[in-house]
Amino acid sequence: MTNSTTGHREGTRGPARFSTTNLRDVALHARVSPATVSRVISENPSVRPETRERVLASMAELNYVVNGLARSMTGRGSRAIAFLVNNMVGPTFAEIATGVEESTSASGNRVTMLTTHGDPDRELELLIQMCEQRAAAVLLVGATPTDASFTDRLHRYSELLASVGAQLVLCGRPEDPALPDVASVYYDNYGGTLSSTRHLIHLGHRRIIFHGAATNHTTAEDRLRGYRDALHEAGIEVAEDLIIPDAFNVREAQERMDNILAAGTKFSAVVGVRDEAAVGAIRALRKRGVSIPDDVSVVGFDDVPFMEDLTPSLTTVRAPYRQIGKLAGELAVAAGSDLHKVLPVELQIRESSAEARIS
Amino acid sequence: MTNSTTGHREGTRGPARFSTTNLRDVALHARVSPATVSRVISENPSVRPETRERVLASMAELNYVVNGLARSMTGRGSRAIAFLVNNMVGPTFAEIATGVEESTSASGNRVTMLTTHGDPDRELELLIQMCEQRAAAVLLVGATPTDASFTDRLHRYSELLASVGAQLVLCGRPEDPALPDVASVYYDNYGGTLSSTRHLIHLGHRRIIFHGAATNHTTAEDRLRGYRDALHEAGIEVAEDLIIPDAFNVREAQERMDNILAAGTKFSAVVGVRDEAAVGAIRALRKRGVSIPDDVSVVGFDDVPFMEDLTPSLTTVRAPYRQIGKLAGELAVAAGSDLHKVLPVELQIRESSAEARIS
DNA sequence: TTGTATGCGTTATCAT
DNA sequence: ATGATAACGCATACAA
Repeated sequence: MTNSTTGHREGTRGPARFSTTNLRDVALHARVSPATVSRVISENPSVRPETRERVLASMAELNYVVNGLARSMTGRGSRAIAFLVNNMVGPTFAEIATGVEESTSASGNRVTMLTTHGDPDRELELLIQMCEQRAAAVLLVGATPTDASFTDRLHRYSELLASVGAQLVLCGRPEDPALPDVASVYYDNYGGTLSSTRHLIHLGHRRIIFHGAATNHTTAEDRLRGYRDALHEAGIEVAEDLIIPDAFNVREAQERMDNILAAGTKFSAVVGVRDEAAVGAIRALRKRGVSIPDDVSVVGFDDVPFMEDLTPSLTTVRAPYRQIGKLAGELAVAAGSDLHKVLPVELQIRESSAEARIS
Repeated sequence: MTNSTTGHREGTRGPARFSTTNLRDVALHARVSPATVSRVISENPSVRPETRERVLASMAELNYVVNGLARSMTGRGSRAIAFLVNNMVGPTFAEIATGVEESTSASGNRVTMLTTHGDPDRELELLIQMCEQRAAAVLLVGATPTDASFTDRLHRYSELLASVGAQLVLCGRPEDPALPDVASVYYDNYGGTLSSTRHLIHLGHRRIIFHGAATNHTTAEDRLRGYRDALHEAGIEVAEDLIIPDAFNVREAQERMDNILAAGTKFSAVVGVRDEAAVGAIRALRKRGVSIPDDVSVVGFDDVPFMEDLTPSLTTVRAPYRQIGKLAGELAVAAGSDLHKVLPVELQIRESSAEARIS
């Protein structure tokens, strides 16, 4: 525990040594050369058992712990996998993280969690930091802006990472056509709302609200597109006043829906861009005495925990977040031949969606 | 980008160099000494502006990125904070992680997420790995076993971490009397069920089920203790047949409650050890046509998202998970004078608990 | 089987 | 203001 400076420090130049015991200390204590200690650590068979025992004893006695950073410098160490996310909130995040950990921990990699809080400057800063740490890969997790400046940023990130041999993986974001070498794992957001909206149309609904539209994120854009196309193919005109923006979280969604009801807008169904949007809508509807699904049908997206415990249970789209993380992790540690994956989603039909009343 | 081996490699001994450009490459390119480049990087003022410009230009041209691992070897680099958790599931985990990130990222620390899956061997393995990485601190997050072997393990961990100068922080776990030097951030599990059970008693309930008892985790133990004491102080005898084990997740809790109902056990209220236990109970009760709260009152613990959106909304105990993480992070980067904190919880009274029927 | 020497990329010290 | 050099802790090629 105590670290008697072991006297092998002649000059005063260079950095001061750490207070931890190092390989040389062990070597001196076991009266062997540092190389032999190294061999014992790396389980090199060409060490006499007797010698190994003595070294192991010294290691134990001195509380020796290999310095992984020094080891990494020789290219031998384990590397980090950076998990860059806007915020660590929501169950989807935890699911993706679990998947990543699942596929990367086996190979001795560590997952470093970093939050950008939606700040591009911070994002770049963290990315550089992980380059400095010589991360094996950086995962950009979750929906990201679709503006041109993001592609520019991505281009810059890609170059930066390439210069230190790190893999860039987009996780929950589609392939960027301009950057085909950047790996990506996406899921079928478009198909999700396509099928949930089709489901509502099939039940006889015609005036369907899209709750939580946003034009600056891939996820929201694709989900809106699915909604639009479902209406189109059924020959229903898309009423722009039924496409409601700014309803991302529960509170916002509730407020927006309250305004819609106050304005007297007519509709018989709601497609929430996320479950949170659907729940917010339900809160507002219920407060006004609107019955679900008798008066209005509601569907969500994500199938976060407890959606089936609502009354009525929420019809929603389940995305394989765990699997997404797992695949992203696999691409991170060993990018294969196909760098781009898109996973299917599945409509979970429950009680919150029912046949439209004959109006 | 391409890395022409820069000729300064005379012997063939030692490790091969990385393919990344290093400080020496920059020095050669800018025709200065490595020391000068280092000075530019560390923004040492004693560099002629003209020289600095030349160096910066070379750095940009060669795509130079400092090697954080090498820097760490001199004691200058940022360190990691290990976040060891059983599983990255549940909203509580995300909240705690957010708090940790909040308080540690400012000082340039990175949070490394590691999952033990409840395996002690794996836990030790990961702990050693983080010692090797010279982590600044290791956070043991979430409820942990209360058996004696755990204290032994903790003792071992503590020694191991001390030998590399890392701080050990228990997060969501009480101080271990045998190890007062190990930092801890806990919250009032005991007080939570004490007040929720008192609340039920105050409403006239006498036969109250504790759903999800476990005797091997601090969290579960303390919550059960709060329940017991609330009954004691009200002069109500604790009926052991109302203390139901093995109802940790929703499915288990539902099955257990179903058995209880099938057996015809009489009770008018349920204290869930977690919200999941409460929700499982509600599912089973509802399937049998039992009305909540008219026939049976139900309370939970944690206040995970959407508990207020259930019908009826769930009475539960809110714990400040975010704050717990934040404090744990603070203890991790700079352990202050008081190493042990216990945060209060707050009862959220909603619709799932109501007056007992006169029986 | 073991020891010696050297290099990984950076920073700090001393000398100029 | 800049350069030469030694250290941080470990791993490996080569010699013995």
